[in-house]
Amino acid sequence: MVKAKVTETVGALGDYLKEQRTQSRLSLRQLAEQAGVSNPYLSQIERGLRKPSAEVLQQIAKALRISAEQLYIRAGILSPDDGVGGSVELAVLSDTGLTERQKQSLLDVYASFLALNEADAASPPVDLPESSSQGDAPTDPS
Amino acid sequence: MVKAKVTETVGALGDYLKEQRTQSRLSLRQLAEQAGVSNPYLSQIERGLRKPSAEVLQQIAKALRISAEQLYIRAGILSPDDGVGGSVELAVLSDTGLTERQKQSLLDVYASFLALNEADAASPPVDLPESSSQGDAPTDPS
DNA sequence: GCAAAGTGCTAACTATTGCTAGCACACTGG
DNA sequence: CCAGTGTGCTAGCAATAGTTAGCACTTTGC
Repeated sequence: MVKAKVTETVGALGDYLKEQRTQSRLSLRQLAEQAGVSNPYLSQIERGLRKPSAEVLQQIAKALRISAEQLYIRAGILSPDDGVGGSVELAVLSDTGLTERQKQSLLDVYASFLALNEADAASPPVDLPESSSQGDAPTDPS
Repeated sequence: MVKAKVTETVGALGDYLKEQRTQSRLSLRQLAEQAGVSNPYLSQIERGLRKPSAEVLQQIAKALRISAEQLYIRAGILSPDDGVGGSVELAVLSDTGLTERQKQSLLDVYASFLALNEADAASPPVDLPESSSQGDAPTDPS
């Protein structure tokens, strides 16, 4: 019995969700409870029969201690590079564990890295061990 | 259920959305087009009459060049600190504009900042973001 | 052996999303 | 003055998200 494959995206999302849930040793009902949805519904989401709303997805992600953004990416709804340009910026700025000054210097380093890579794009890099720029397939190293 | 609170949060989301849209000099129809939804629907979302699905919200966020996570936070649906602990980590790791080595060093700096603040939490805080700024050079990631 | 409680799933229903068609208003230029 | 186009909004409908009730199966323990 192959899955119905309603849409690719939701199927992938369901798979990833189930993977995360079982990895967290949570039963369907437990996660459903934590996420504030009914168990049948969560079941249907995992099997790709339903697409959760924004709020539900957020609740699930929270219960699983993962980022909703990451959930999107892993589910193939959002491609990693196509994501928001300032994703790192936003994450840093909204981090409550950093002082404003620390945020600033962290973003400075980040920006310098990006500028560096931009320059490398013009002239080929000489000592970089990995060429993980745009262009190669997203072989997920996680 | 959680329904009671929803009505407020959706309103906040709509406000924030509209704020971002007007700031981007986009008309309702333009944004709707880019997000792949109908204009009346986007209108209703902005006025808090409808709650967008995960996919729609993602599309809107993408069109506005903002993070969906950030959208949640700013809309008050997700509190900043209550978010995933590794939000910065995830953002950095999924950034395709950085090499693996750069990601690592960036996260090293980040971790050291967090450790530093952790230590400050125990002993009296000497690092006030605004007042005690002159003289010290705490940010030296060379 | 079998109640009790756990697992996930099906079915039927209600509530909500997200659509198309079309209205009212403001601004342009012919 | 009024066709043409822009803005956002309302009405009504089709699709589906999310619900409660309940089934079949497995494990626990009395």
